[in-house]
Amino acid sequence: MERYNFKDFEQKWQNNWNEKKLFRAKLDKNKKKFYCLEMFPYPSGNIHMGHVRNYTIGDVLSRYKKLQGFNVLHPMGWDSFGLPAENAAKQNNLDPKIWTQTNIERMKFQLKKLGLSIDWEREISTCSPDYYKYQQIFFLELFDKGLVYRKESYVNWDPIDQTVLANEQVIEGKGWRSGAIVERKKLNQWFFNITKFSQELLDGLDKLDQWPNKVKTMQKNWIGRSFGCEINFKIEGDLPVNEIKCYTTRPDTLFGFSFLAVSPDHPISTFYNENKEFLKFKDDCSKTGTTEESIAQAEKIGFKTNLLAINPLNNKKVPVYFANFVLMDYGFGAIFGCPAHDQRDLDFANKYNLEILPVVKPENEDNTFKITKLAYTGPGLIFNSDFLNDLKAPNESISETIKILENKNIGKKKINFRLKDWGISRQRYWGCPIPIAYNKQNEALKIPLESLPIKLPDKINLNTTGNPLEHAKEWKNIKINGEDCVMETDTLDTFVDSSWYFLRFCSPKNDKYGFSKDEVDYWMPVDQYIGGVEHAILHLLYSRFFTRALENKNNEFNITEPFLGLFTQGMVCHETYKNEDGAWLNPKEVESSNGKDYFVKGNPKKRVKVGTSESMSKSKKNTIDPEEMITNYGADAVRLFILSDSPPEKDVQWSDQGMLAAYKFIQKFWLIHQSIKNEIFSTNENKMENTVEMEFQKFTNEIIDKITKNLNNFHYNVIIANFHETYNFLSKLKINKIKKSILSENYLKILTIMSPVIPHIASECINQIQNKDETNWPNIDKKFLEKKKLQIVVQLNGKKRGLITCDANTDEDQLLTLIKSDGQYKKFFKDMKIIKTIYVKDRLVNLILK
RNA sequence: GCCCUCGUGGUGAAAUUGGUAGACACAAAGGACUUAAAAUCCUUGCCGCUUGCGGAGUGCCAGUUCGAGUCUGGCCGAGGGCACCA
Repeated sequence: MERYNFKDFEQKWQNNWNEKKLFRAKLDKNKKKFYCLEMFPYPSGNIHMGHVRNYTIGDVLSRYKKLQGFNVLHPMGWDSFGLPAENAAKQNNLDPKIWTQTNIERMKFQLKKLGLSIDWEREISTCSPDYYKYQQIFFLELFDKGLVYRKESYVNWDPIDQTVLANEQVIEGKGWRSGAIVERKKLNQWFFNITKFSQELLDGLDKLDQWPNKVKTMQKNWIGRSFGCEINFKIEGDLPVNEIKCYTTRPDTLFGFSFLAVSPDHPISTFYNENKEFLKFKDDCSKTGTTEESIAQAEKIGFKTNLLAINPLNNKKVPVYFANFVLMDYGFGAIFGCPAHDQRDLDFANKYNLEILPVVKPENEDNTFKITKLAYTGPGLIFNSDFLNDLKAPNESISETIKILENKNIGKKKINFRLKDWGISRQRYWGCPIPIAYNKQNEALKIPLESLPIKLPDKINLNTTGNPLEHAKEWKNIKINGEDCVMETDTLDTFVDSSWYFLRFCSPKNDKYGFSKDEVDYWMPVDQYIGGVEHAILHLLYSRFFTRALENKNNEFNITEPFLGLFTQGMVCHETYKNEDGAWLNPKEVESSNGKDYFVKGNPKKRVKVGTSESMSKSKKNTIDPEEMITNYGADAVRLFILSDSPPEKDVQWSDQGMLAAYKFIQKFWLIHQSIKNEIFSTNENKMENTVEMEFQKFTNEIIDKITKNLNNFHYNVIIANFHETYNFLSKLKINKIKKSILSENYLKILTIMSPVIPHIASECINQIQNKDETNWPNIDKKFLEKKKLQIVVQLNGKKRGLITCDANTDEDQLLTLIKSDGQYKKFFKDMKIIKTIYVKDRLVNLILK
């Protein structure tokens, strides 16, 4: 028998789908649509196993929905702006455009080999002016809506390279390339006013019932809504400062107020610009470590002013400090210190010998309750607080105190968000130019629509200090309404590019606007979005914001949530290997004879240390090249393996044995297909056996039922198990005892339900049996799901004692008689009485004996 | 520190509503076929009594229930997110 030649067949079917334009999506209002989208890749050079997993999951879903009769939109594009292209171009003296284009072609070739059901006619690339033109239009729309603004903000500045660094380019406080200590520098930058939508973005989460809870809580925490109160404290002292505003979530602890602390960047710090001691203090503040954790655990330090803050409730005067732990960009950059009930305030008070007055006591404590090292943040009763005494903290006391403060005009209720506005300026060449120019008065002017797109200049020298666009003199000079202006040289954060690409896929060729109303109305929202959990916060939140920002004040567009369903897949992992010198080794460079001891390939004396299994990464060299796997085993086998073993939301472990097993499955299946095909087309007449026919039809309908359910729930690993069950069943089936029409009809159903996962071999097998192209997802014939004979569990006192075979719908009494007459239970009934019977229909009987 | 998720054989895992724990696969061991190897097929979770049967068993401790991997409370462990957010 001939082996399955996957190379020929996979090529044959990919050509066939391509020629028939099978995956071209066309707007058809009479058909129900399904928009399946996977996160588009960054064109880094080659696809990796993470892409294979992501796009296989999406492809299985798309093909399944298509078979179910949906009008499926399944597009692909390229997130092609960004730093790696600029760096690679710098290193190799290339044009980023050429580098990117070469990578795209290479990766497109690789993706096509996987046999994905993608409508390639809708391909988009964010670095193309055909794409970013509309992004510039959107930017100006948002500008008009007041959702874009400019303000001074800090950046990471590399003093040697004279360039702005992204956070991930700062390694242990130093520039990744120069190694220089990174400075904070203030620059004028553009922002999207995402905080305007804080509440909406939070509320919207509740409606996203097809999103993982994990992602929703992450977004919730990121938005970080808190309920509290702003309080205006009167100030006395040697400066022209009359009051300082603070934000607090615990106004009920106001009687425990013992200091007021402001951020070193607080506006009142301008009075200390000449004060050497203050400047030294500010310097000390910035010296604490760079990791988030070390910042959080840094020692609390303060700088005492000569100001006094007055407690509005009892007119007590307390000192005012600058403190390193107060953040300028949350609340008002000033806090009221209540050491007894806040750990940070307590640490600070202990260090500077400030009063610690407890005002909340746990229910079981009396008025002698004291605080020393550990702040009390739990519930209890208010005390030491005059007219607030005996209120229940926190629920009753907070709302009651806010009422009193509001009545006295001292403070008012306020809701705060942790979310900050989105800084979108990047001082880089390889990004979307911001369509703004500045006149002589340095006013920001919009570039007129007819001048869009503002294209990136070609053939630019990248080996400059700072942003290469700064040096593009010709490009920078522009006339707006006859006025000489200078272009904005910042480009947009690449997260902006990916915040609306799902809209562009609906109308990729529209040259009037970013999308057309008709098409967006039909295709949006995305029914299923699939991608890595690493985008759980930023990309998804930005996309949700951008969609809302477009919807804002726009009657033509009324979508607020772009992604109806979200699925976050796990990573692809592999063991890591190191040689004796501690250098990483690729799996290809490693060998083992027994699966325990590893050594360098071809050199059994050089031992290899096996490390933990980690997400595949170039730096650890634990990568497997998808293209090579497709060449060796075929796309179907790779698709089969990447879905097997682990549920798609969890990390999956790459294993060579697993890959091989998937390959063997394809080969085994081909053999059994040959015998079934031969039987179907044979002319010899055999004796039919009704029971075999029944058994086959029962199995077919059961497996359709199982696979359909598993597809709907993303239990793709179980589907692979179902395939093995199917193979095991077919290999034992007496196919020559089945009527040919029943055999081919049911076998075709089986091939159809397998086709989303292994489309090439399934198409070939289907094609060998029937000669038409259209196949639909098979319906289940319910009569084959009904069981005639049942095995019912017999439990005695809740413990399984055996199984009993009976007809369906046997009633309790009949069952009891059957059990009593069965010899194997006799010993249990000895000297016992049945005092209770629990009967779960068609499933189990539990007899309680005494 | 706060928030979230998850703990099932040697391994990856499966198990509608609480109702036969371990489907399916990988690995290992034993066996069949073979002159031999490869390939293929069969058997095997643990403990006890050599069969048949009995017992324990889903991180640990308790609870609810006729019945708990599944529900509740507490503890332990692993992973992830946020991080001085007042």
